[in-house]
Order: sequence, then C-alpha cells, then structure tokens
Amino acid sequence: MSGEGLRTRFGSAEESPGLLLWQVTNRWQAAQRAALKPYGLTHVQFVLLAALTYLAAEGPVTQKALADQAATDPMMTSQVLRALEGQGLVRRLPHPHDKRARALEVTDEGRALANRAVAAVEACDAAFFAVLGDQGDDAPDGFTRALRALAGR
Amino acid sequence: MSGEGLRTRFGSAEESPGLLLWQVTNRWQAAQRAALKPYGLTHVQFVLLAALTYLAAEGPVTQKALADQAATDPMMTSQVLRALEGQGLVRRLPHPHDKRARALEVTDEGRALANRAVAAVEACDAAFFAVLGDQGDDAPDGFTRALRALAGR
DNA sequence: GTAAAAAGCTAAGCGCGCATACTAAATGCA
DNA sequence: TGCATTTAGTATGCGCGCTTAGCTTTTTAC
Repeated sequence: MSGEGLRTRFGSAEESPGLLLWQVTNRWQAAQRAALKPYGLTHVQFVLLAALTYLAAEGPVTQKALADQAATDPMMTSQVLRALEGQGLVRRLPHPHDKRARALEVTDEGRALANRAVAAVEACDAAFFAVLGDQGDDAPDGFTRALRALAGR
Repeated sequence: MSGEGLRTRFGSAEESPGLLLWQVTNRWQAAQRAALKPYGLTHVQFVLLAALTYLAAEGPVTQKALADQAATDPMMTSQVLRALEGQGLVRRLPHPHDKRARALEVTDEGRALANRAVAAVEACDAAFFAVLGDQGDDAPDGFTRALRALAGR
C-alpha cells in the first residue's frame, strides 16, 4: 500500500543521496559540537578562528577574505567574529588602507586555543570517518574526491 | 609562513572531509530551498510531508513514528506539523488508543502538493549530483554507499 | 569633478537543529 | 492496587544559515 500515497524514484524513500547527505552532516555537526564543548567554541567559531589563524600570518585579513576562505556567510562571519572578539580571541582593528574594512588579528590566546581545538577536531573527524576504511595516506579517497567535486573546488 | 600560525594535518586547511561535507550540505540545502520555493515549502516541511504521505497509507501515524522515519528532531517535527496543519496540508487528530499521541493524516491537498514537490526535488537532486557521473541505474554508487555507512543505516 | 556603481560591514528577522525542562498518559512491577 | 519508570508531546532559549534592508566608503564611468 505504501506506493499509493507518494510517487518517488526511491523505494524506501530514504535512499536519496541528498537526504543521506543531510542526515550525515547533522551527525557530524553533533560530533563536532561534543568535541568542541570543552573549549567553549561552537563549530563555526572554531572554523573561523582556525581559518583566521591560518591566514593571519600573511598580513591583514578582512572579514570578506576570511568568509571566502571558510566558505561562510559574510553576515554570520561578522556576527561570530564579534563574539570571538568579546572572548579576547580576536582583534578587529581598522584597516590601514580601506576605511570600510576591518583588519583581523588573532590574539595569543586565540592562537593557542585554535591549536588545542584543532587536535580535538581532527581526532573527532578521524573517528567519524573511520567506517569508510580510511587508509591514512596522503591521497584523497573516493569519498573526499566526490565531496570536492560537489563543493566546486 | 602559513604553517606558523596553525598546526594541522591538512595542507590547505580545506581538504578535511568534514569541512567539505559541511560546505556541500550547505550548497545542497540552498538548492533545495530554491527548488521548493515555488511550492511554499521549506526543506523540513517537505521532508515531513513526503514521509507522512509515504507512511500514512499504512494506518495512523504518530509524530514519533514520523520523526523516526525522517530522522528529524521530535521538537522540530511537532512545530513543523503544526505549521503544516495551519496550511491545511495535514490533520492532527487524537489517537484512537493512546491519549498522549496524535494520529496524523495527509489531506488531499497535502498529498497533491507532496507529489508535485517531490518531482521538483528529485530533478534538483539529479542536477546537483550530476557531477559525480551518475549512471542512473538501481545499484547505489560508491558515494551513496559511503553516506549510508556514515548515516548508520 | 561629479555622479553612479560596487564593496565592506551592520541590524533585524525567519526557519532550523538541538538542549533543557515540563505535563500528561501509558507501562512495568511488586 | 499502588507507585515508579517510560513515553508522546509541548514550551523556552541559543547558535547557525540565510534574506532583506541600510549605512559608509571606495571605485568606476562619464
């Protein structure tokens, strides 16, 4: 009788790659939340702090440049950075050449926290993706290659 | 100089499967939103309406059973179902045997809308995952198999 | 040189995902 | 029967992802 209500390509209505992608990401985000909880960071806060720590050695970083690097929404980026600033992890200085923009810096505490948190996150990721039979070498596996294609990178 | 700020396993800091997963899902959700906009449904509203349409032929469906099927949060499920009820797509009747529970039904409009929307969503999905070289046969490809493993199904 | 277009950022609001806490009904067990 | 435990559902609150709107400053076009 199940086929009567809904006409779909998928027998069990739960084999669509899109639906699976959504459910897997929800699981992954829950794991990230748990791993980051001891550090007082949310997932997006960690991503932006880590990306900024990575970029900041090159010189002044604008919020737009950071948002592009992390593929985050510029609005979100602005809001989260103000939260990080409030926690003393980040500085938002006036940009030397462009009076519209901000020049972002990581404080010493921010850099130290990013380095501690990144270890926890990578351990969390390794456990999460272990079921795929991760071989641990440098070559990206098929799953990662597929994700990169879908991400447009 | 980039390596000075952050110690990470990943060279470009953007090759982690977790980060890619997150970014891909954000893209997919944006595509879903756009595809569902003409039907006045959000992504979760569509998922629950479609899942209920699929299940409702079997008999009375409780909110918990629907949430389990769709892998959605029970709170979200409750809230979204009330919105769908307000739009006349769903009925939330008292359960015949369990006075705590609700017996969910899809209205004729709800079923018709679900069937129209599912076609749009499947077309959207097909376009989104086309870069993976979808062969279109019944056997799940490697990407879908990996997702099912990560989803715990 | 001035006007138009674009860029960087902020404010406000909606839907989602989740955590915590609560009511009421059903179930298990002695 | 009496009572503790479990279960279905709701209320509240926070952070995220996005949209719309608006401000200021910079760049471009004429």
